[in-house]
Amino acid sequence: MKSVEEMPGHLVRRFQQVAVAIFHAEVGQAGSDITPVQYAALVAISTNPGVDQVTLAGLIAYDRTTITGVVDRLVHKGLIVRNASTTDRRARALHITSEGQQTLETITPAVEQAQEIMLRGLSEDEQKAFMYLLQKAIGAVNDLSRAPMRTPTQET
Amino acid sequence: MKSVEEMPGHLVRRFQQVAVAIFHAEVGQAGSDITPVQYAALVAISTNPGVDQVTLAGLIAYDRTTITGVVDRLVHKGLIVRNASTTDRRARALHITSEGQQTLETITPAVEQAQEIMLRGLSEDEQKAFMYLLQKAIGAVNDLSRAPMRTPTQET
DNA sequence: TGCTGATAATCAGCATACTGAGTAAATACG
DNA sequence: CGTATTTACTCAGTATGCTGATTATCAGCA
Repeated sequence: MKSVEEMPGHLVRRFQQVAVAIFHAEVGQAGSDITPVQYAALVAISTNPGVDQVTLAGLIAYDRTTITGVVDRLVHKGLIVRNASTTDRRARALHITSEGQQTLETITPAVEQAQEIMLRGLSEDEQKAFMYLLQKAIGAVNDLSRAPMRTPTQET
Repeated sequence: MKSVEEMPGHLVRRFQQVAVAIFHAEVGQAGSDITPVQYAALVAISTNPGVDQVTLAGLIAYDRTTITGVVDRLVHKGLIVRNASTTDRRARALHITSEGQQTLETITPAVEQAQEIMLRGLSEDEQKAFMYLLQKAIGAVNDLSRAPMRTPTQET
């Protein structure tokens, strides 16, 4: 039997664990308690004003049931607003608030700093190779989870 | 601002998400509802009979508070037993049961199959490179999380 | 138009992960 | 020996992520 240290699944879990810890440390130092998940959602809402929750979920590959809680917390923090859609009464249109935009600008340098720390063990070339391989590997299995990534251009 | 798709943190979260889904699909097909976390713990207990929970946590880089629940569920499923340590009354000695060993043997092929599926987008050489870079990157940041990996040989 | 199936959001329930606090027991040290 | 510190475990609380069910609404079609 192979050791778990040789299994990609275990290593990825481990790396993700460290990545989240680094994110919290850096963003916390910048004075915010935003989580990695909340940050990705905030960026996506900022870039796609008025997006509904299902589309938002597809943009950042979250499960639809997870989005509900994430959006709740962002609304509670005053960083976004959730209104009924004018065209579809089932859907909610999400918009970032000025406070949300402010938060985004404040913490983005810390977030990018965190990304560098995560990869500090790799050289420039190795970092590029790692990112390439990671994207390639994910691309080949994207449809195997309940929450696949869906870009707007990718009209089914 | 960089897109989240260019951030290693986001990509790793995404890959981990898919990896867990693949694990559940393969192991489920083999007739078990063991989770990735429970599998790693079961392997570690099988390899280190009588291990206590803190040491177990270090072996697979879990947080000490997470281990409590994982061990609870493995005990409840009858795959391991948790006894008071004979040498330290604070500690619990963990042992795998014959049923646990049986489960391990049954699902290990499915687990290894899952690892192959995760990397199906990469060539042989790319898979090797990816694993190397992943291990190297993790090694450089291991101590930045609350639950660092601690091998028995690594006497602080 | 009216019914059927699909869709958006939510909720209940379970399993990680973490922070921080508390209890019991072991160890260190004067 | 006795106290101070450390250690092993557990618990409360919060935030992902998932499965599966439910509700409200929309869209397609006879």
